[in-house]
Amino acid sequence: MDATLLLKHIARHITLSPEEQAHFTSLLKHRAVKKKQFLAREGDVSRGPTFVTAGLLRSYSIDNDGYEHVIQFAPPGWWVGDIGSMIHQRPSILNVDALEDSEVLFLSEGDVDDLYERIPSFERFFRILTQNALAAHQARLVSILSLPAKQRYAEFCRLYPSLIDCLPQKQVASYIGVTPEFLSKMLKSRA
Amino acid sequence: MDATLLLKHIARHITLSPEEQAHFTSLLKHRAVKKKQFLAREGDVSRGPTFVTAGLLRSYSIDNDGYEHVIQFAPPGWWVGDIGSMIHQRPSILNVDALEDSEVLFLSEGDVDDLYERIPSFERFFRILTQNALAAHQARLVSILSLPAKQRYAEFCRLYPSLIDCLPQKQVASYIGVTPEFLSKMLKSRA
DNA sequence: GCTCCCGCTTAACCTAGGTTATTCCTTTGA
DNA sequence: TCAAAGGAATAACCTAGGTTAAGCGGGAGC
Repeated sequence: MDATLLLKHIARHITLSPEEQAHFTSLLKHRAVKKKQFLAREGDVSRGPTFVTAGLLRSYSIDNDGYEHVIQFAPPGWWVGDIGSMIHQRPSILNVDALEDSEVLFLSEGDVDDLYERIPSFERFFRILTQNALAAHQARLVSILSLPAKQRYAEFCRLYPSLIDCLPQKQVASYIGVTPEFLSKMLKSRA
Repeated sequence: MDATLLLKHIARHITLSPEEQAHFTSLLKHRAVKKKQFLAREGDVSRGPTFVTAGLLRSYSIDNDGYEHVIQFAPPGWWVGDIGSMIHQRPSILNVDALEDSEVLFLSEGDVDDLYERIPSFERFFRILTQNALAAHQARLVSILSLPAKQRYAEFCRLYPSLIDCLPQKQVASYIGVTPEFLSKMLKSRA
């Protein structure tokens, strides 16, 4: 279990003593998720915060007609999950599965509370993390409400240049909120 | 300047000593915003966190064709603003104005940093606050991507029963992502 | 009591994007 | 090595929701 990437990520915002780092690392759990396997299913109550160390995952909802809607892609260095489910301990409305063989590190919900008690600077770390995520979600809301599909696609390319060419087109379509057929048509028509 | 509502709000998550409470209160700034006046404009860099104590505000974006898209309504007890602008100190993509004569309390960005230093439990408070906001934003994303207009309207009514009958219909239409004309048609057609 | 503005409705028409279905590839895997 | 599955493209047709424009009614200012 390699926590290097996660520790580096944390060190960008807070400083931990060697003992704190050791304590934190001791709480981490590891899980490998093969391509197409689920990390979490709609209806489950989410575990604690989950950090991707390898591979590529996505979270998505399923509508009444059975269509999938990608909420988030999670390459290494990102966190995934249903935040509502995590913080309120209620059934998740999202599925999380792996688009590639992946590995994640996570904390159990109880261990997170313990962590906040013993190392209060994690309050700060998760505050900053959540604020960044909130800013991103707000920007995405603005984009979905205010921009036509073509510009949402352009924005996706601008924000996630490294994802655009390792993702199947239909996943990108789902993320920007159109059908794969329409995205195909759209890309073709663009002179 | 009455900080009672805000202090009550804070007390739900963290406990402050009388001195801490006094220090916090001393940092607060007050502002009255008359109906139709702006609290913040697209392009401004946002001040710190802003708490509504009276009235009703909204934040919204304006698209390329000049149409407004409501991102959030903010009755008393809620926070408003462009989080991206606030945390990265970059120009806001949102406008905030008052739908009714309103009053807000806010912190300057520098004072927030000072607050985190002197009263670390505010890290916890804003962490929880932001997590709740993030969960709400995530749920709204799911709803916009997965549900047709009729169900988004129903969900709005379920989540904000107290807002539904003090808001002009066109504001609700904007929030759920349809035109006022279409919402009118939709409500009429519903047997 | 009269404006004038604003929000709501209606209705005719329009279009971005969805649906269904078929074909063609590429990948995977027994 | 062949079959099966899944991604992509294309095309004909469809619909949720948008656009434009006109009329109506109520409330805030005078």
